[in-house]
Amino acid sequence: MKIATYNVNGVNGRLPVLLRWLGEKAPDVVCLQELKAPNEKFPVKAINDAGYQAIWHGQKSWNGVAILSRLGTPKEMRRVLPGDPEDLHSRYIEATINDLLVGCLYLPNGNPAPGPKFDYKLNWFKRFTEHTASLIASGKPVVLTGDFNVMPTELDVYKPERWVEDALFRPEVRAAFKKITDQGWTDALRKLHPHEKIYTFWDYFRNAYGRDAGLRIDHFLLSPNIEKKLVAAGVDREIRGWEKSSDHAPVWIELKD
DNA sequence: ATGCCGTGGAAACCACGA
Repeated sequence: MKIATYNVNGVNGRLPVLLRWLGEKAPDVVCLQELKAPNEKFPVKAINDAGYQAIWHGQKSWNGVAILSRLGTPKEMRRVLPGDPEDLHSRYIEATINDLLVGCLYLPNGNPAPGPKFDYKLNWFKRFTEHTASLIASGKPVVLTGDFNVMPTELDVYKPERWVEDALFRPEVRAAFKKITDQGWTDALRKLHPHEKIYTFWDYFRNAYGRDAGLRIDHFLLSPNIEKKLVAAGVDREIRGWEKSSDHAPVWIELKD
């Protein structure tokens, strides 16, 4: 089973690229972030025609997450992260596909830091950490994937010294990510490629992609009971070079059945 | 060090992203 995550940066503006990528790689399950579209403008017909069933939680202009599957319709478990009824951002959706629980997340960016946006990020992280603990306790097989907006280590940044004050790399944020992996979650890309430079995002400007000035911020976390099923993981980085690309590239893992 | 690019929505600029 191949599972992918892709921050599309606008699902309608990105539709030709998304459909071409789906056609070429045919992942079984896909988590999308930054739909930037309200629920009624999600391109469900085009996605169905491409062979995928979908659930989504949109929002006008910002955020928005979706889970696509060509193994049957995802069974929605929740569409908000618990812990704050006043948080109206569409940043989390969770479904079961066959026996696997898949959580799709778009963690807040948090800049500028310090400030209210950074506080929101840390608070979201705290709520997420409580939820991930409950998922471990449930004993279910779980994959959590999406745009975490965190570079976990210096290996994940093209120039770490430039990012130490940034909300994606500040010590508090790296510690928050580590707190989750310390619960027993496996960072799938790092597990299979412990020393490799791996990026999933390149800025649109300053020729960041051409210079390979990238960041690894899109991640897969595996619950302990499926860690041994991980057989491959990678980044479809060439998609970042396509015309009208997102600033993120798709990231994927393969689990044996 | 920097929103220099890109997206969406409203309005012909602005918010936001990482």
